[in-house]
Amino acid sequence: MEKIRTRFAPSPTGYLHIGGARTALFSWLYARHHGGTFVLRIEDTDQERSTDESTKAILDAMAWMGLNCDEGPYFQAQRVDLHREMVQKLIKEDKAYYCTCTPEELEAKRKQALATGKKPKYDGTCRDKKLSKSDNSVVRFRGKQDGVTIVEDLIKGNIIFNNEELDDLIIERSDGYPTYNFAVVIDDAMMNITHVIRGDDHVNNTPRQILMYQALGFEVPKFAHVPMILGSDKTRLSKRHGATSVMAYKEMGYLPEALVNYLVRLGWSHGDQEIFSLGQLVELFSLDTVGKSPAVFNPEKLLWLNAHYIKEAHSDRLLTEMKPLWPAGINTGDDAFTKKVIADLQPRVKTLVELAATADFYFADKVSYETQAAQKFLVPDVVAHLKAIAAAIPALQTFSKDGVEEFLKAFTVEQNIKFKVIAQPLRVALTGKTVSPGIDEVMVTLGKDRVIKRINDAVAYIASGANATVQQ
RNA sequence: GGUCCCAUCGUCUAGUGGUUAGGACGCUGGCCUCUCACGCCGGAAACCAGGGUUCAACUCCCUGUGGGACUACCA
Repeated sequence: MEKIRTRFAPSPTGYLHIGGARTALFSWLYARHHGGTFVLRIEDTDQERSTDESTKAILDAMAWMGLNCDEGPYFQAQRVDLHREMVQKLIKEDKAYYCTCTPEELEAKRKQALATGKKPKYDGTCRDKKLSKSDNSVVRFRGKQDGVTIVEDLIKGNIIFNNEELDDLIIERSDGYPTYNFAVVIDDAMMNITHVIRGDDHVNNTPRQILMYQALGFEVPKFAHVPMILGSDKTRLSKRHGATSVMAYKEMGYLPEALVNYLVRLGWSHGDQEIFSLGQLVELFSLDTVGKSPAVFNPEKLLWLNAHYIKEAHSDRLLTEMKPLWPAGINTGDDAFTKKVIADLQPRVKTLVELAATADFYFADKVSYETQAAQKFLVPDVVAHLKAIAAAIPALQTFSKDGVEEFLKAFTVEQNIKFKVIAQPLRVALTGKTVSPGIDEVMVTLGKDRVIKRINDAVAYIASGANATVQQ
């Protein structure tokens, strides 16, 4: 069997979006699964809209997701000589012709046709004029007008098109650049792409492309059109539905494996399994199990997967991931301490950004109390307990989770109180909040010195009568 | 308008003629518990409609309906 070659061919007119990312992922997985080659080609023949920043953004996003390519990136605009050569070949063989219809004329005809209920396709005005190249001329492909073209799609099955529905599309613009539908055929053919995996917004282009493969004498590749990703209102996913940029998810504190796992399950499945590592995907992925229907993007499920992968992640890894996310002004320089903070928080956050936002109290020199929390729990009744705890801590042998738990338990027994009595006051003293990781965890992470200081601060705060002032 | 695609819980999906239609997210009741999460146990929630084919249709066929894509000198 010939070696499989797939490609991802984005146009650099913006960031890599969710839909493109999934297409890239499928294409990458297919190549990897079959031990084939994954090619990246930047389709930048639109001189107006293509930018280097976009190219970079796409490359960055693919790298972040772990979708490395074996060849490329190739740049389509650097291949125009080849495209023009092929255009000339077609002209020589009378399979393409020059056309001098102006965009205005065409637009008028289109409107006219639509208004009278006719097909808005090119009417073939210049088809047999045997024109030669002139200033604003374009080149059109001479399509077959009879018979049918069958797209054998690996996902959708056979799709049959009547050739009469297809019009003579422009393959070379007046600026001398090839159009997408032509360049994509030339490049896929010359790069020996065996499987064209792309969004199903391209199905209607496919029969014309097949005609061009045939006109050029190229072998037609296999096609696999993956269904679109829709927004919650079932229209094409766009910014209106929320973030659509892959890198925006990175910035919002998502792990790439969460995005990858989420994206692959949009359209593809493997029985009831939900969690897949990239390695597993490479092993299991198949086009046979890709569904035909479009999928609605569901941010909640992505969030759940992200929480799952954050829980699973090693704290060393998260330490690195968190580096750019900490808010300014807090000192996270002590890696050992920061890692403990991360470990406390990672089972209870859904994004890395949330982790950064909830970690503030660990790093604060002085805890700032939430008003309600302080009013309710930092009250005179608990002063004696807090003092006693602070006083006992220096003598503790094992300041571990178990050790602290044991100590607190013994303390409550000794004082003949329920743990509840001191739990929330202690939590507020230590964190300023009523919600936090377990008290034992917080104490261990903070370490004896910080714990003692914070308890003493709380005692002082209560003594100052600050709460009474607030209440008035 | 034309062409093409699609149709199982709100969402992602399993299902390939005979199932109490399964799982996951979300929602929800409970357990666990120092708070919050996590985790565990339970619940509500779906085969678009109508015709066929068949002993038997979610599953096959047709029509309708609904949704989507394309219809550029964009990709």
